[in-house]
Amino acid sequence: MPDRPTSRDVARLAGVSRTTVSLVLNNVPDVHISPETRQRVLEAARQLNYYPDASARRLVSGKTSTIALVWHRGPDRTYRDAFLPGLLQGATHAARRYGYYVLFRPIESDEPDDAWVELARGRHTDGLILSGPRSDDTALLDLHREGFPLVLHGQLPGADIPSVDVDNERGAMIAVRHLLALGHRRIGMVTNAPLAYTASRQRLEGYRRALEEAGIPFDEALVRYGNFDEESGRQAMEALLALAEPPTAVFVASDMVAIGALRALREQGRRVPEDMAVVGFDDIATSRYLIPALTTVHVPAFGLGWSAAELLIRIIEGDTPNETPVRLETELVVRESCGARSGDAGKRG
Amino acid sequence: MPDRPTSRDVARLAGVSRTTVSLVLNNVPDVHISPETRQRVLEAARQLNYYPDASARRLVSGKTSTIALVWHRGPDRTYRDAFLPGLLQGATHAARRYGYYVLFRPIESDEPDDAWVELARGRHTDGLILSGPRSDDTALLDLHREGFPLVLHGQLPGADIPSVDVDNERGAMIAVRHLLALGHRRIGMVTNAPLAYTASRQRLEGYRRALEEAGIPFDEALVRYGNFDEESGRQAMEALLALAEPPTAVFVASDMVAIGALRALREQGRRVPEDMAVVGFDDIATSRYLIPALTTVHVPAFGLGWSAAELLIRIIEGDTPNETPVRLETELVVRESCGARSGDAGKRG
DNA sequence: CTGAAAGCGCTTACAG
DNA sequence: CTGAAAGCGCTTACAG
Repeated sequence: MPDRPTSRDVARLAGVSRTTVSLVLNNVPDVHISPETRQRVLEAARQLNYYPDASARRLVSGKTSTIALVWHRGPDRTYRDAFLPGLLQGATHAARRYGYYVLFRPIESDEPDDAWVELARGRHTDGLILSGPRSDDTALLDLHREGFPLVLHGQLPGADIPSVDVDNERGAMIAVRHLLALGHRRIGMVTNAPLAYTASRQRLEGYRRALEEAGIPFDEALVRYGNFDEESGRQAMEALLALAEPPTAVFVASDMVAIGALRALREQGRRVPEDMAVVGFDDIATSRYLIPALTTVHVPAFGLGWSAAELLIRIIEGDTPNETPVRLETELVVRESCGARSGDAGKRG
Repeated sequence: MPDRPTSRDVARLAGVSRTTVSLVLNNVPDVHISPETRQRVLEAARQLNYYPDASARRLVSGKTSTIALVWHRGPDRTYRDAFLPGLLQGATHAARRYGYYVLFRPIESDEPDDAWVELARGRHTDGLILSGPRSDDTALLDLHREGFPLVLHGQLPGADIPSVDVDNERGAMIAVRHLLALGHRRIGMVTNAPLAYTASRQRLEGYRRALEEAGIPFDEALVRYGNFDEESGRQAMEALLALAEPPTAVFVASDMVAIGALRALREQGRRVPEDMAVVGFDDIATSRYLIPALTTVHVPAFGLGWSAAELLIRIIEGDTPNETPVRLETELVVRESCGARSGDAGKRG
């Protein structure tokens, strides 16, 4: 790179001081500078192709104008990757509106869970979004206690850290109500993950409440536990099918797991939705292309990213919002796997 | 945030100068500092929970230790999003190895194509990866001429800017050779995009060359043009099926487009692979779950991100690599849509 | 082996 | 309305 022009060069060319250059270029309000001078500065900057040095600006302002998105990899790796484009683009979209940059920081499996704290402590960023918080992350709690701006994507029970997530319980209720409305009475469930995961517990609770609303007793025997992946869904569905009295419909709280469930059904020659109705959760990109196309609960990844970034930036800028935690609504996407489309729901049970 | 400790605080606590603190913490070689002093500094830093301020460091070093990934959105939006997680994680993986951070910068549709130049000119980053370069981007050429470190993901014919991409032509050859090996002689093609796109031209060329190798004349009538999306693939396949003498196999140079092609086949009651063999390109996440599962050419997104970041960092650090352009190999993923699995390829034609 | 001083390129009170 | 000076928090020649 040839020598970069500095504000001194611009000042010299425009015949003013560096102060004036800064005032003009930053459009500082309440300071009157003659239109001619202003024009001369602008012209000089343009002519020299001058852009203020970000590092100097950061140092003097004490702001990085950057937020970080910290991305944990875990057993739910593939599952979460499906949401990365949406989440990230939502976050960058909001960030841009407010003049912030976005640093992407995945925590890889060979790193300690709190490898990201250096970003905060070293002032690489003004705040951060932590996607997939670990409950044993004490560095996280320390930082929050010290007032470092933080927003979680997901939930950390017990900590009062601002967070953004989907309303899992309501999402599950919507899914199960849909099956109920289609006439099903014997509805099974496969969770998205072990119950150690908050989202998993919430989705199960939604299932339970929807049944309760309909006056159907909760039956433990109809619940199986998924573990993020296809194979766990396959096994869960096989177990359900092996029941003396299998359900006529199943709510699978994860599309990825539902893919496995659909496979188990296919392998056993059961037709979907005729022999078994299935509703998923997440609305990953693949779901619309499955055969039958999967009816599922849409999770607004872009909106989550957007909300997280916006909330974070408001915290950074001193606004202390109290509508936390933010819970975005889900939406049922009716496709073919539930039978609502064909008008031919399995009405047994 | 409470007052952050500075190097002065550490120096004071350890009873040394700030120089010594810097020397110790940065592990500057060839400077002998007594083990006791070193220990005292380290202890003081630990005790104060001191992390050097990144902004100050950037300013004094003239380095940001950051690379940016610029992500263009275009008509190929959905298509490209499928590769974002892999590309980004590959890039961050390589960046971390070399001590760099990654800034993610999507260019949204309401922004000028060169909205990213400010990142470079304002010294927000030491270099950048441009994914989806536009050939009319003169700012790009200017920056490259000035010596700003740049790596393209994709290709820009005519410009000698370092780039990383997949070997599209070979990938297409692999796909078509596979169909030839299965006994097909009348093989159609649907491109991934209009021929204005370099990758599209290259994949078509690979198709043509594979046929040539086999002594089969190229027949323009068997080629249709896709446009990134499902619908374009559906129409292309319908056109192919409407031919007086339709092909027995089709190479669709994009999985997304192939999804549409499969749908057209299904709608017309044709069985895949029995009535028509199909091979795709890209290996997007969805392809393995299609019915039949799509045989396709795998594009190593993670490897592309990794290579791009590594090449960029080597350029930043003064290494002028000459193995550019980098072309990664693809790999055929044989699944069900081509008939190789069932041993029952359509052998007519 | 260690310290005082200069300087990275800005912005921002503070004088004029 | 404009300019000289201080300072952000580091690192790095340069003396001692």
